[in-house]
Amino acid sequence: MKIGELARESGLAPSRIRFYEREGLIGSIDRGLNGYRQYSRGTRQVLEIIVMAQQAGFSLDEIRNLLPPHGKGDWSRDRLVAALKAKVVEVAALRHRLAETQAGLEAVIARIEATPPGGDCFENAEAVLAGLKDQVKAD
Amino acid sequence: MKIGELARESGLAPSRIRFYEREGLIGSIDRGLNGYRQYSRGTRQVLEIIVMAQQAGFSLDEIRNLLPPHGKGDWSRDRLVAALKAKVVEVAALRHRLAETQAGLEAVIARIEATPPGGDCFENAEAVLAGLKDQVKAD
DNA sequence: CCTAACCTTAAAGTAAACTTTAAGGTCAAG
DNA sequence: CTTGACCTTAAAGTTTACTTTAAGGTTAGG
Repeated sequence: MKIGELARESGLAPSRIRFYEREGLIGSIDRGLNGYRQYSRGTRQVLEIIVMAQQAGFSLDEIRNLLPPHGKGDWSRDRLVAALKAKVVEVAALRHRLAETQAGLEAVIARIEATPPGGDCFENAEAVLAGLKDQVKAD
Repeated sequence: MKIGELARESGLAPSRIRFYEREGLIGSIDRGLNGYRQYSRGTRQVLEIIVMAQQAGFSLDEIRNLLPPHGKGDWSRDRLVAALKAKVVEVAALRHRLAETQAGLEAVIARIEATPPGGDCFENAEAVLAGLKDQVKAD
């Protein structure tokens, strides 16, 4: 499979795949006699892992350290699990913050909508600020 | 309050505060006769809002649009409420996605931990992929 | 009065994660 | 045997969100 096909299948631009290779996220692969890269099906799975991990908030640097050394499949289960668990904690914290953000926004909306239509802008501003401030404190 | 004091209180570098001003996230403020910026207490609150929104995953561009036009107090109640409501929808969507990310990560962890310690690396890889794939579909 | 710690600006630098460009080699079809 | 769609490389460009630098003005303390 050449890079164009892998790109179509994975949905990543060829430049991005070459970039990941330069960055050491995927191993240097076989080349045809013409110098073209020849990928195995496994590479597509590695790309999927990379994209997933990114969506979960891992940087390429983190992913590089998570992925097994290209030499051989020593995926060090414990390190992988530990990293994943740490990420769950991060995601949970972010979710908690977002819940507060949403509650704060909704409180602010309720407050604005409760003020009489003729209310002055400055008062609205104060209300917004107060609401957002509460939210910040809850953080 | 000069920029250094605001920086200490908000925990942001002065350069960052000036940067936000250049970028239109905080309005151009009063200057002393010497040209020094003079901040009011409200600015600190705005900075807190910005940091909070960033932590919630908003880009500076999004934050700029969420924040009121600092030109003058014509934050037209209706437009403000509409913007806030739109933001609530966005936050809710983001929360939903994060919940799925977390569930996906936890599923992957469970799967890895369920495999026998002597399990072969390729099987682990497969399990990881299966878990991550489920996550993608749920996304 | 001098020094250190402030403040000002514009412009350049940084890091991450890519993409685009330039210049060229390869290959299947007509 | 040429055209167009591929592939190759190195290097430069892009975006976001800042920080750092350079060159200088201001102010409080001893």
